[in-house]
Amino acid sequence: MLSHKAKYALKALLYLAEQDESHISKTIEIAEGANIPKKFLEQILLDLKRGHFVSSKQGKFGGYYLIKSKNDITLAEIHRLFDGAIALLPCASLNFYERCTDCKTEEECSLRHGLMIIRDETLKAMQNITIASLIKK
Amino acid sequence: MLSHKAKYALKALLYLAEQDESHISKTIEIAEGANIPKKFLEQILLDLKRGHFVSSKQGKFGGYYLIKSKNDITLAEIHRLFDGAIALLPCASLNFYERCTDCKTEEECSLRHGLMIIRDETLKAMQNITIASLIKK
DNA sequence: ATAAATTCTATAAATATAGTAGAGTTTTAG
DNA sequence: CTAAAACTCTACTATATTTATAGAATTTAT
Repeated sequence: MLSHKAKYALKALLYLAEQDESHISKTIEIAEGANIPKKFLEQILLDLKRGHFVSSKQGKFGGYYLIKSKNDITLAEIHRLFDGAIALLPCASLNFYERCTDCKTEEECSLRHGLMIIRDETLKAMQNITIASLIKK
Repeated sequence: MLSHKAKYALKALLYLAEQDESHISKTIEIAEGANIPKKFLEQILLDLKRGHFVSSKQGKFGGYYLIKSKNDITLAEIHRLFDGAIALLPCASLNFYERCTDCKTEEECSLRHGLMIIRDETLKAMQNITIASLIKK
């Protein structure tokens, strides 16, 4: 499941992607437009900034804007940024790998292989869902 | 991600599937064989029993045994039993559907459609991973 | 009757999630 | 230079969930 953070992040990105290219959106504007608690959204936007999806302009008339094409922002990236691994266990993860503590050896881990198959399928599907693809015509 | 419960459940089922048909496994035997905390495993086995994956014999010489073919127990079922929805949000779920509270209308939910695509792909993949398929030769 | 096992309920401890509060910094405009 | 308006940062709180553990009750075989 997606955390609220990840869901809100997607909605915020969707909101930004729907604005004019040059438009800078204030947090309060995004919060109201996408129905997200404003203070919570502040944190999320900072995370998105640190992840190089958006950038910001400070001070009066400041706000947020996309710096990555809506065609290039995928569900996989946002999920990873806010929720971590896409794989079902850390031992099957590409980006958040951790050895399983309750298996004698990695080879003996009975679940790893199957979960890597799931990970590959899920990742492929998630990389096909972009912000652009979510925008309804 | 899978919860520990789901992971332990899979390992326990794998353990049972590897025993002789007629063999009844005690909890302590499964716990030691699959490296699962015994008291925690008790709860998990009861859940698996309620889910009609295993059955049990009480009293002395009692224990647990599979009542569903290892070819018919899928990762999807176990994940759902212990962790709930496979979909990334409740509004995109088949078995754990809930209306999104922060969308004005269901139609307007910008994420739902994309997440249903992911759900279908993930579900299909998870239904292909069975206990039998996880057993190494 | 006793031993060995499952079953059930309650509880504890640790962690993660969701959200809030408030002070600090930056920028613009007058 | 000052005030307003915005982002930035750190800390905190409240709640829920997860991961167990404890112990009594029940069932069954001998």
